[in-house]
Amino acid sequence: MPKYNHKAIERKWQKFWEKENLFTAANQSEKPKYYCLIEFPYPSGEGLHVGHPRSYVALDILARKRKLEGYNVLYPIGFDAFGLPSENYAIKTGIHPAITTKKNIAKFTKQLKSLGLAFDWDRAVVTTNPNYYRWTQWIFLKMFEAGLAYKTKMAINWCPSCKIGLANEEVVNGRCERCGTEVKKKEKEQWMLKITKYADRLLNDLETVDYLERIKLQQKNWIGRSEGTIIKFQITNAKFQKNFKSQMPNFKLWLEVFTTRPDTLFGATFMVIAPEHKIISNLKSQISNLSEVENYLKQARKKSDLERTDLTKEKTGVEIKGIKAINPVNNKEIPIFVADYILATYGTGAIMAVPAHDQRDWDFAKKYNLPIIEVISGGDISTKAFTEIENGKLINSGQFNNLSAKEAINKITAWLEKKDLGKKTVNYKLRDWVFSRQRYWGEPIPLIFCESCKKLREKSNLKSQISNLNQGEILNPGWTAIAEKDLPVKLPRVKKYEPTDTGESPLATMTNWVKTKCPKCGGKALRETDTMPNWAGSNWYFLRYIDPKNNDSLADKNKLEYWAPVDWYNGGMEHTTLHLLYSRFVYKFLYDIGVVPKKCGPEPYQKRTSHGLILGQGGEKMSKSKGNVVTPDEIVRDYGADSFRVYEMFMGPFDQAIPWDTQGLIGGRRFLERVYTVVSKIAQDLKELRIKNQESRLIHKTIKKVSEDIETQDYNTAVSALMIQFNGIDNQPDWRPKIEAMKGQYVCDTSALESFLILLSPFAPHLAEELWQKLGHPDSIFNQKWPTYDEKLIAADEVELVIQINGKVRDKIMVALTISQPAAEDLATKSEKIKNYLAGKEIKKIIFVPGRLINFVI
RNA sequence: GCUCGGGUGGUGGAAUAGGUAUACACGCAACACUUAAAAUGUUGUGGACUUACAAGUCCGUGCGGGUUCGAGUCCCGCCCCGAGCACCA
Repeated sequence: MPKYNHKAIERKWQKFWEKENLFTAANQSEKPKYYCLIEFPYPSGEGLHVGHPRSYVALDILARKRKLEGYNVLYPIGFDAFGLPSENYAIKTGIHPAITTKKNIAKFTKQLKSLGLAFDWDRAVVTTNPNYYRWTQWIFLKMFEAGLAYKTKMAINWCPSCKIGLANEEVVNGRCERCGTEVKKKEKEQWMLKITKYADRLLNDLETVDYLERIKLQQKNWIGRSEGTIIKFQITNAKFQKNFKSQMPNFKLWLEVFTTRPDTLFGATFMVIAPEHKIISNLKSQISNLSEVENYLKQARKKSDLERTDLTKEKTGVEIKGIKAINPVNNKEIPIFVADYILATYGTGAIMAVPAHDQRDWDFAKKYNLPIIEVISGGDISTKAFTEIENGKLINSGQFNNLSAKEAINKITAWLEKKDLGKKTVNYKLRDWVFSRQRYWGEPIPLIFCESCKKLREKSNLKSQISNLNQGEILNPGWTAIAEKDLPVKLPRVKKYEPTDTGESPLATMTNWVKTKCPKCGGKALRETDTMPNWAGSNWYFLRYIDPKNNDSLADKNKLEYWAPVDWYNGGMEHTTLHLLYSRFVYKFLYDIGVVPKKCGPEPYQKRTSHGLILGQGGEKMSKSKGNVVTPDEIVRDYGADSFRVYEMFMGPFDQAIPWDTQGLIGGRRFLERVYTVVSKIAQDLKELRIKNQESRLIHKTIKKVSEDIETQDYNTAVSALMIQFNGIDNQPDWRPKIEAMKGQYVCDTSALESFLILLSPFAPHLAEELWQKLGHPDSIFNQKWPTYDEKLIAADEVELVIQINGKVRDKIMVALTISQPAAEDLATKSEKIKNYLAGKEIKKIIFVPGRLINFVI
C-alpha cells in the first residue's frame, strides 16, 4: 500500500483543476450565482505568512461547498499594491516600487497557488495597474463633479529632520520612527471627501445587511450619531462694544456649542474651546493674555488626539482673558478657556462646561477653582459629577425647576429655539475623509489648478459663469477635472522618492509633468501632485472582479446586475471600521449615480464576517523584527497544503486571535494519513468486499454538523466532527479494524464513505479528489452533490438520563428518549445509589427535563 | 482613555432557550510491534483525598459577591489579555 505522498497528489490535482478550468466563474449560467470575497492582500516583500490564508481557506471551503450545492460561484483574488512599504523600500534602495511590486506579486501568486485555493485567477486585478487605477481616478472625478471633494487645511505629522510627512503609524511616542526627531504638526491643504453626507444612510442601511453583530456595532460607534442641541453663547468684549456698538447696535458675536444635555444649561459656569478654534485668531486683539494662550497652543500642537482625550491624564487649559461668554438662560457672564481635551473635529469644537454633571468638566473646575452649580438633584457633587439622566429633577434652574431631566431637554431646547438661541441638531463623530497623501506610490489625483480661472471667479461670481461649472469646480475655485478620455493620469517616473522639502509629493519636482494646459481656458495650469491613499484602490475592487478587462467602463451593467452585491465578505477584524465604511460609502455613491444598477441594492456586501489574527508561537503578533514569522512554504513542503488547511481551520475559533503551533498541525496530518491509508485499502479491496448501504445515524449527524458549521464559521468543530465520523464511535461505522479482521466478508457502507469524502473535500480538496478517483469515479469530486441528511435518523431512541440530587449528578440510566416523568421517577428511585441518597429524606420537589435529567430536591 | 472582543486541563480548544464541564486534537505515560530507534497501533491522562480492588468523597471554567433545584453560561463589582482609534494595510 503506497504511503500518503502529499507532494505528488497536490501537484496532480492543482494541474487538473487548472486544465479543466474547474473554478472559473461563468458570466452566464442557469445556476444561481454566489459571490465569495476575501480581502485581497498587500504584496509585501516578506511574502505570505501563515496568517493570510486563514481567511482564504475559510471562504475557499465556502466556495467549494456552494459549488457542490449547485451554485455558479465567483471567488476572485487580486493585489492591493500601492502603499508605504514599497515606497519606503524605494527610498532606501532606489529600486522603483513597480519593480518590487511585480516581484512580490509573483511570489504571492506562487504561494497562494500552492495552497490549492479555488480562485478564479483569470480575474485577478492589481490596483497599481493603469488599467485598474484609471477607474479609481474616474470614481474620484465623479465625486469631485458631484461636489463631494473639497480642499481644506489639515494638520499632518511632519518630521523636521527627514522633511517628510508621516503616517500615524510612523509616529512612535511623538517621535519619528526612523530618526527619533520630535514630530511636529504642519498645516497642509488636503483633498477631503464628504463621507459625512452619507452618515445617516451608512448608519440606517446597516439594518438591511447580515454583518456580525459586533461589526455593526463598530460601524455604529464609529459613525457616532447623537441627538442634541446647538446653543449660542454671546461673546462680550469691552473694546469690541465701544468701537462698534454705536454703529451696529444689534451686532453680536456668537460662540456655538453642541450639547446632548441642554437640561444642564443653568449649570454652565464656563466655556471650553479647542486650541484650533478660529475664534482665537479672529479675536486676537481682544485677548489680554495672548502670549500665554499662544504658548499653550504650541504645547497642544505636539499632542495626538489620543493623548489629548485620555481621561486619566490631568487636564490642562488656559483662560482666554479679555473676552467672556453670556449664558443665554440667565445672562450670567462666564469665562472662556482653551483646553486640549476639546477636539476641533467633534461638534463645534467648543463646549459649555457643566462641572456638576460632567466628569471631565468637574475635574477641570476643581483644578482651576471654578464654580460648580448643581442643577439636577440626586447626586453628591462634592465628590464627583452626577451624570445620570434617568432620575433627578431640575433645581437652580429658574422657570424649569422640578422638571425631570428628560422633560427639560425638550423644554429648554424649545425655549432656546423660540428665542433663536439654539437649535435641535444631530451630530456625528464621523469626520470627512482626508484623501490626499504627499507620497509617490499612489494614484495621482486627476485634477488641474488654474490660477487665472481662480482669479476670474474671485472677480465675478456671476451666475452665467458658474452655470458652466460642475459642483466640484464651484466648490473649489480654480480647480478642474481632467477629461475622462485623458484617464488614466499615469504615475510618472521620478528620480527620487522622498517628498520635497516643502512637504509636497515627489511628483512636485517633475516640473514638465506638473505644468500643463487648463482644460477650461487653455492657459497655463498645474497638475495636482498629491496622490490618493491606499484605501482608494481597495474601495471598489470587488466591482472590478466582475468585469476585470473592461476598457469602456468600470464594469459592464449586465454583469454587475448578475454578480453584485457580494454575498459573503470575510476579512480581518482590523478592517471592520475604516475599510468597510469607506467602501460602503463609495459603493453607495456609485449606486446613486447609476454606475451600479438599482437592482443590486444600496449595500455592497450582504454578509460580512471577520477572522482573528494568527499570532506567533509565543502568542505575540507575528513580525519580522520579532523573528517569529512562520510562512506556509515550509509547512506545505513538509506536511502538504491539505494538512495546512485542516490545521488552520481546526486550531481554534475562527473569529479569535490564536497562536500558531506547528506541533498542533501534526494532528491534522495524522488524520489525513489515516483517511488516505484506510480509504486506499477499501478502494483496493472493493471488488472482494461485500458492499452494503447501511442506514447509519452517525453519518447523518456528521452531514448536519459539518453543513451547519461551515455556515456559522465553526470550522474547528466541523473538522472535529469529521474526525469523529472517521474514528467511528458509538458503534457506528468504523472503517478501520474491520478491514483487517473481516477481509472477504467486509461490509462497507460506501454511501457513507462517499458522503464523508465530499464533506471532507472543501477542507482537504487534493486528498479528497485522489481518494474519490481511487474509489473508481471518473469525474471530479467537486462536480458531485453536497450530501443531505435525514433529521429522523439523527435522533437516538435511547438516551442516558442523568439523575441528580440537589443539582449534583449521582447516577445515570439508559431510558427511552420519550420517557414520561412518572416513568422516569419510578426508574430513578429504583437505582441503588439513589435509594441511599433518598433514604430517610423528604423529597421537596422534582424537576424533570425530558430526555435529559431528573433532579430530586431533598 | 474610549469602543469592541476574550479569560475553561500541561497546551490549542469543546459545551450558551441555564441542565452530565473538559468533545476533538497536541503533549505526556504505559503497553504492542522492532535487535534498537523512529513511525504506527492500543490503553490511560483536571486536582486533592479515602481505599481492599471494583469503587467513593470533596474541590474545580480569571477574582469577589448574588439569583436558581441547578451557573462556564444570567446579574452586580473587580483583575488581566487582545483588536481598533481616522495617513499601516
